[in-house]
Amino acid sequence: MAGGVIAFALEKGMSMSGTQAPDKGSPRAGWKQDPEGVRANILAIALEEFSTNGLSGARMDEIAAKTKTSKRMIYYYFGDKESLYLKALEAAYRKVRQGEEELALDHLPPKDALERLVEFTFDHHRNNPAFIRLVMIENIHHGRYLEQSDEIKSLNRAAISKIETLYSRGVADGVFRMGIEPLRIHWLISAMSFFNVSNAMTFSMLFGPELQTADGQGALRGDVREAVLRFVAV
Amino acid sequence: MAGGVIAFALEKGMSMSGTQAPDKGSPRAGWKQDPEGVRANILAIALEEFSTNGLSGARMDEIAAKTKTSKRMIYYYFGDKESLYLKALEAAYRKVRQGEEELALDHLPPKDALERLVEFTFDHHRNNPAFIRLVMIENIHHGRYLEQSDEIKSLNRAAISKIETLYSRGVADGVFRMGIEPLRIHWLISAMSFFNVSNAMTFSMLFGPELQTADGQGALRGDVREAVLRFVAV
DNA sequence: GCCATAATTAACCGTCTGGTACATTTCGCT
DNA sequence: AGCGAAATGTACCAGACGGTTAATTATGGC
Repeated sequence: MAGGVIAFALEKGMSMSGTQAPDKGSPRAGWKQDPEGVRANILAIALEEFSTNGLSGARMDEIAAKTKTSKRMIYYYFGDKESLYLKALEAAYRKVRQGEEELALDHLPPKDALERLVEFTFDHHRNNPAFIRLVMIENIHHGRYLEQSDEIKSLNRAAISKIETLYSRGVADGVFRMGIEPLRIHWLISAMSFFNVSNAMTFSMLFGPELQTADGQGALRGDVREAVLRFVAV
Repeated sequence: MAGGVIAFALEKGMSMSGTQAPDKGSPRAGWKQDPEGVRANILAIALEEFSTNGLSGARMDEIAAKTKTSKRMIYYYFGDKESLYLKALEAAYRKVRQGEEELALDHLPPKDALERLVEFTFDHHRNNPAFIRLVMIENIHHGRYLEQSDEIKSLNRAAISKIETLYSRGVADGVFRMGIEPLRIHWLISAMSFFNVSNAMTFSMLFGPELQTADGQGALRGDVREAVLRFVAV
């Protein structure tokens, strides 16, 4: 990628290719052509399509149709379908991890911090179903594409070290029991938060939709917090 | 999930279509033609292929090639691709749920029973990755096919009632706290056991393979048991 | 032995789909 | 203005893929 200062507007709002645009944030403002905007637009649509239909299920023609540009441009910028998928996956990870960085835990007491981390993660996953689905898809492909992205791997170690400091503080304070690897705490939080979104459809299909209601989600959110806090308690 | 010589026995007893087979369980033993065997063979291969490649990723020609029979036969018995997928999904569920019924919990004290249920579920999921993958795929398709199967839905309510009696006993004995819906306990156990298999690839890709080693899995198994027991403890 | 039906074979087909060839326009620069 | 490079539009293609046509063989009951 190495695109430099690209404003990565994955969402709808992005630089327009109108006659002129006096905005400052957009690079090359005023241009009739807007390559970076086109790239971003393609990525956003691709993310949506791959997330909905899977890698082999997504159709390049369909992606192209939903884009502001043409199929030709997709190949021009991304080469082929798999590369596009990989770029979309990377973009999704970047966007999500970026959201996670806003979370400040160091000023809170360990238990409160952990509580907040759990609830944040739960909500965060819930609010990013497209990302969750992409990860599911990636798992079905045995992580073959994630493997190719050096960029993504580095992003994730940070999440662990965040827990590491938090947990150490808790142990020092005597409120957390010793001997748990931070990675396993992360695993625990992830497992429940992820499953809640990833398996929502089959679960509610098999056992009824009650856990997907506002009340149900509230209860699960509380359960996850409770389970994690009790897990680390002395 | 050894992919070698197929002995899957998905349906009623199947038999080889060799020159002759003097087995007793097999219907129409000694026949040159063996329709049920062919059906079962197709289903077994289809399950494997769909589980590996997804619904749109799986190729009918590939399935046919791996079968003892021809593509024509697949359409003869199953109609089209989606129907075959549905039947494979049903067969997978049937096989898995069947294994679950062997678990006897009523004679154990509540805590031991729950412990055993958790460990059983954890192991069971771990030992049925193809099934897990099919469920993932089904979730990506929004449960569209699971929805069509009345058969599967009925199978699953049993799992809940098993927990229900177990939990009630625990509450009566004063070892479990009150006010938890059995469904949420099932959710908790499922979430962790499922995630452990479903997200194994991406997780170990991002955070290292240590949780997938024998030791790592042992630790996680203990964690899940611990988390559930602590969750329901008074 | 004969027949209706189930099971099976092999070649074939129309369309969908990822990917391209080639001509054309737009842009930054001088 | 004019030039080389980047960006784009149009039309197209070769192969893959789900599904089928039509003819053939096996099977069990009578």
